[in-house]
Amino acid sequence: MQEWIVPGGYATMKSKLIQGVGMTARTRINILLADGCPGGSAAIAGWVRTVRSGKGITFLALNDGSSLECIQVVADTGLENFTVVSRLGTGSAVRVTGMLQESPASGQRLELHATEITVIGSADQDYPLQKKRHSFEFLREIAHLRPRTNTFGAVFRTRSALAQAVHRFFAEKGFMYVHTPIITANDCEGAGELFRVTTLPLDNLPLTNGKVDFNADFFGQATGLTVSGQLEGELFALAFSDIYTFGPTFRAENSNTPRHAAEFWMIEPEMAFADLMADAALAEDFLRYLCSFALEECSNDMAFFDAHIEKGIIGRIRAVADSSFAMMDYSEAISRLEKAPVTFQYPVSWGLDLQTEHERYLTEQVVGGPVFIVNYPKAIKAFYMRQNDDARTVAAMDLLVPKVGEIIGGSQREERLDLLQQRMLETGINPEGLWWYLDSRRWGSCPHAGFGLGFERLVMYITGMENIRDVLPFPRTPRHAGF
RNA sequence: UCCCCAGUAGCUCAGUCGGUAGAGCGGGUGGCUGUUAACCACCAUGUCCGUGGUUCGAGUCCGCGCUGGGGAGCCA
Repeated sequence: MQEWIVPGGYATMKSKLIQGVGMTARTRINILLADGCPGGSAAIAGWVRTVRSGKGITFLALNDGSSLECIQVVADTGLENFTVVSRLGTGSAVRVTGMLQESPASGQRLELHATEITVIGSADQDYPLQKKRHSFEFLREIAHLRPRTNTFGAVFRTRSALAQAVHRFFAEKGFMYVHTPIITANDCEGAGELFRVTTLPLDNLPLTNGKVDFNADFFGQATGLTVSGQLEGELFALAFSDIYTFGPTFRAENSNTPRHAAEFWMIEPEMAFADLMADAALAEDFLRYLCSFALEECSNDMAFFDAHIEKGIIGRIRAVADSSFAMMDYSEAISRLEKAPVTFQYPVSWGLDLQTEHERYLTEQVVGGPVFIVNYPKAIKAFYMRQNDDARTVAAMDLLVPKVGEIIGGSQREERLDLLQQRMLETGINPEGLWWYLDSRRWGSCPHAGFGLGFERLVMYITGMENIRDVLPFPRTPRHAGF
């Protein structure tokens, strides 16, 4: 008999069969299923997914979140508390010690014959998760319990793995991680409505000449939650060369769509001494890295997505990981769309922004893979994007991918002070509040570029989930801040 | 915010022409020596989203409201 109890913490999980001490000593089920051998003893703890009882024998499917797979626990009348165990409800938390054996039945390689089962937390018949398919809409109403389901287990394991892959990618490339502020006084970053942050009494606001006196507020000025870390990120790029941000972002827009949330996570790299082409190259490396990472590190969960969420997603992600991305000028994209043998719902003409239907046509029909669209008309892009020599376009890029359209948007930034000031005036941005941003163009300015990627949209793209509310642990959307 | 669709048992849904409420799953009880979303038998499910109206009679038709979903806009 093999004894697997060895000391070790969470960090060494992959290399130790059992972690923790005393009551916490147990093997994670994914490790046990992958590395366990018949004949060894093992201790596990987890939540019961199903109970199947026969006369004198009961099977428990136990899951601890470490993988999609459950381990089959076999309980028989040799157990002191067999009657209790055979009547366990779905959702109960139990700790099991026993002996690993080869399973005589098909469906699993190993099973754990219990010598002791401790009921740690019982679950009665009111437990909302049943042994059946539930709609995602229903599961959103029980967001506190849905991580215990197959789909959400797979989604949030993949989300965690991807978040770590983001950091790993940038660390490998020598990018510095910057924590840009969550609370900001920039009310004109140009990217949507911001949530107000205040300690003023809302039922008795201090007024001066009929207007709210923000001098009396906590920060002595009007503040809100960040809608982007880009502007501060640029300042750090102009000191550390290559940086990225990865943090929460807030938009108070009343958007009710499967792709928008009021609180989401955004990744924004910024590179000094870099132009638009370097920016696109980084974006390509980045997306391909993340796709490969998901396929390799989350293969079980990806297989689940392919089987149950979106057929063929593994092939699609593999194709992106292996492809070389195309690049097309905005002007060429427009002429391709104008010549397209299909009718679009929205008009196509130089100067108009591309709609999702246009983006998908370009990436799916014209290119047949990921494509950067570059050099957009300046009138439809943000003030900080660098003006091209033609005086009518800016060095902006959108990365379009099949099925979703735009997934990454970025640009080379306007590093020339006079042109930046001119664009601020043209677009109605008040330079006063951004004096520090302008200062960065005054001393040691240099060409620099960056992009933004909404993390949830990445997770949606890679998992095939179609609603952003189902890739956020506890989504915040209009009228929803529960849990 | 605009447009469209939906709301019936714990869940997923059916409910015909307006005539007084159903199925599957889940749950309970019992049975079954090895099950795989176990199986077999029996049992119990209900503010038909709310509100007002039409009608002899409304789950069903009409108005208003609430909630959810999808599409659009905004965008990541």
